[in-house]
Amino acid sequence: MSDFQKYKKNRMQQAPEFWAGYEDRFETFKLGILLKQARLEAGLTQEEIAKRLKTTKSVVSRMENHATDIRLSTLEKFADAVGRKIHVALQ
Amino acid sequence: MSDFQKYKKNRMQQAPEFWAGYEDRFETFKLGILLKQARLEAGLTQEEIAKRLKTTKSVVSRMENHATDIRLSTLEKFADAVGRKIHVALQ
DNA sequence: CTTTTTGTTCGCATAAATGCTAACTTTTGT
DNA sequence: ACAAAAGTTAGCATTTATGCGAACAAAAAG
Repeated sequence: MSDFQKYKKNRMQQAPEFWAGYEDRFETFKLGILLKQARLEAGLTQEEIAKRLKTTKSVVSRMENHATDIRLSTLEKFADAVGRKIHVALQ
Repeated sequence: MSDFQKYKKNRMQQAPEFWAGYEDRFETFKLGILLKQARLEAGLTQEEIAKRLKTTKSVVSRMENHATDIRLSTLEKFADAVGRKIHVALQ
């Protein structure tokens, strides 16, 4: 089972109503999960990311969970913090 | 000569000081050019894009030229308007 | 079980993208 | 040369992401 499937299963159990508008928000959630994955793969805590971004852990948590939208610049900063580059394409 | 090189040459002639902080803003400019290319490839005017986005042509022009930053949701809408999908990856 | 670390959520302030109108410039077509 | 279409820019209002601190919850370590 993929990380995303695990995540979704977990979320659905805790808050089914949360997934009512699921389709609308799918892309952003997928992104949050992507960010979390990248962070874990880099072996970093939210607080360590926060320090590199010169902000606080609450900000990082929100990016990974609640963010409904995000700026490209924010994405770039996060990518830097985990030692990666973002790639945006229209395909 | 690529479209981007043409663009840069043109810009430099008109406003050299504009390119002082060039590196900082490179990514966003590249994106603006990407958007414009996508629009032209779709054979649409800014006004046609604007109509599909339920906004005005000035907004579209700004996205292609002056935007210093942009939200993912805005990018998604633009992609929809030109019949494409955006793809974001951390690599 | 207790402590510490890590992660989540809320409320508010601030900064910045977005939406719009109007005037202007550039390009295209005749 | 003129007119029409397309694109640019500036100013302002509005919306929304972002920044931060504090209280709380969950997980890990001892």
